[in-house]
Amino acid sequence: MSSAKKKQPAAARPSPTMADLAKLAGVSKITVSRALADSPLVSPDTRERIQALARKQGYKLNVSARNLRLRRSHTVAVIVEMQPSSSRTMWDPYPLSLLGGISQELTSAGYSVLLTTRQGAADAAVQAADGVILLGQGEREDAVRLYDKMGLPMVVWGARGDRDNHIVVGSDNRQGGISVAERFLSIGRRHPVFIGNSEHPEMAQRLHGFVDELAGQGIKPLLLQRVDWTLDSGADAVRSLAARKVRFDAIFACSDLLAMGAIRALVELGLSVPNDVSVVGYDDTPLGASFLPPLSSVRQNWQEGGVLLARKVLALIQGQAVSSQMLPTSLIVRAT
Amino acid sequence: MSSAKKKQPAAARPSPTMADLAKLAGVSKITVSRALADSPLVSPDTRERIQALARKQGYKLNVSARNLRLRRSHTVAVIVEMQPSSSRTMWDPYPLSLLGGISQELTSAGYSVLLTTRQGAADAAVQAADGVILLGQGEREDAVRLYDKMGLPMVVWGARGDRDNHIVVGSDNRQGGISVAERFLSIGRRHPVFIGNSEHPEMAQRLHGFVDELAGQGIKPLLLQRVDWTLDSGADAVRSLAARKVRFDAIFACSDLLAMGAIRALVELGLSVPNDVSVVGYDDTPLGASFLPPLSSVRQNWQEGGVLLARKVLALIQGQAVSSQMLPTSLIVRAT
DNA sequence: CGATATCAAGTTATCGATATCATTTCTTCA
DNA sequence: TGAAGAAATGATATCGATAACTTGATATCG
Repeated sequence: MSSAKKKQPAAARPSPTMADLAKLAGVSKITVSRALADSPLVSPDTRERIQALARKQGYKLNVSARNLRLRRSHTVAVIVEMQPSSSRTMWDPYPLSLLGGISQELTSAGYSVLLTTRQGAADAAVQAADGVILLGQGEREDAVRLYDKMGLPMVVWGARGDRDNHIVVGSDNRQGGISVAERFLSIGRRHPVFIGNSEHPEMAQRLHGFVDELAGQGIKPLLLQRVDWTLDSGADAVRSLAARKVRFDAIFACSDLLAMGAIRALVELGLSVPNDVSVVGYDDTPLGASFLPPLSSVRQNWQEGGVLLARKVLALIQGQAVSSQMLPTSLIVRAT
Repeated sequence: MSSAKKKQPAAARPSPTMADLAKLAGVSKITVSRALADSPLVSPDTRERIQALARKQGYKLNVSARNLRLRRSHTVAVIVEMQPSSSRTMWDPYPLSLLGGISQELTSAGYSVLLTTRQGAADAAVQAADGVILLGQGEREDAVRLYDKMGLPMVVWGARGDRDNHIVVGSDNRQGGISVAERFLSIGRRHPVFIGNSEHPEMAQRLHGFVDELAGQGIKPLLLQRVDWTLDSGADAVRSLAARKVRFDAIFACSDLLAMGAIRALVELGLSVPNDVSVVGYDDTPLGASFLPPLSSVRQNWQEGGVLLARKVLALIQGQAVSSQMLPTSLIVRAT
């Protein structure tokens, strides 16, 4: 092997390897490895010398090589489920807040975040991860199972189904519903309405909490099914109430948009908020807060949820026992 | 769950390697490799046989090993710049739309997305990527340079600075400003106001387009500096105008929130929108669209922007020549 | 003073996949 | 019939980092 390498003089220097550093420093590869890992097995002397050399030479660790040797990737896959055609999910601010928390926690633990939005596509890449975080609408059990059988440590965001055998982190939707019911009762409302989609697991739990709490006072709320969570949908809901000449004095809407739409319709109908009708939304979005009148809403702390998701996967990866957890919500009372 | 791990029986079967498959099939490793890669170098016979075997055995490619051998990671790092303390960026819907487009395009090209939100932290991981996409507020030149000198193919989202020597994809902010000016001129407005932050590169370009177009008709708009892009900030801006008894008949606000705030203040002041004052926002958010009155706004197609970002990095990675590109915007005229 | 720790560093093997260069078998045509 | 060529498969080396074991030198102790 004479000059098989080095086709040209200084042709492209693609960053040195540990072997290169070793040659330069007159030591063996393993010593370089140890020095860069701050191992106590090398003298402080050489450690410092080699680290300086590495800096000067612009050494970059080859992650693939390390991952191969250590049989782990130091990577967590985050899968954002999306409805195929509608990009609705992507517009919601909350997955992004979750992502923020996740990313923050994982990177500070030395892990990287592998983002996947498409269902089956990146399978190979996902399998290379040490763990999985699944962010979805909580609607697709099949998706959960699909990733489940990859056998990786996995944590799911959403509502906790009773028979689920995987770890779930989510907002305590039931408690959210309860707190709204308590509020309505405390201000003497007797004819509450619920606007939302009871097919949706998270919303269903809000509904259950709401209904159960009210049942304690012998009150049974009216349920208005709404599939869309838009402003218009909320307005329509209220108009339909008026058309049916239903008596109501409080509205619990499952999203701030629904709530704002409801308020708009109420105003159109000449009703006063909150004098005639109390309205509470969900998510405590910045927009709801600066709506006129400022919207009361149930707040979930997504950033924190993301952090928690990340911590749980990391714990799972380290083989620790982990349990599902619901994050508390808080009712922010504003003008409505 | 009794034996959580099953250490005993078949001593953990962590998915077979190519060598395992080779032994089972009675061929050599390389033949397995070729068969799984659909190489024409193996007979259709054995190819089919080996692929079936792989499926049955649940074979999973070891990405690290392949990356090591091929000296590439098939990964693109997406860096979302965030202001340290404020999580404002993360609340904006637009980076997520970009992410959606990016993710979609990259995964369908067989690449994975490595998400990073923190500045220097994940350096090692980022360096392992084949390319970088930088999503920022466009405010931090230093950050760009930092990643620039990693020497990776890089594409930046934002406004194109003239002296920039890196590839930029962004919305054509200048054209956005021009289209608003044209609109105002066409409906006979003579005293326009601009609300936004001229320190911000993207907004500055909107301003320039706006100003230049108006200058053609000898009109010079009033500039209202606003650092925050909130609803309140927009309202304050209009109130300050009124306090100074300035004459104005049109407002170009650099975000929908600013615009909505402005409209609210106008209504408070007893002014009619759009009779007394025309208002145009920016971003065409769903909220602006269902605002009362529905907001006119400049729309940018972020999904597409993400796709374009992804395509450009991929092209760079493949060594092709690539140029910066601005995406057209469109003025959506609604009630205001 | 000989035996055993202690310390710093080196050797070798390995993670799993693939490029390069053989090797074997079978065609095909002069 | 034999040589050249194609087709299918294999042997080996390699990517870069690190674990497990070894070596040599110095220090410590009964």
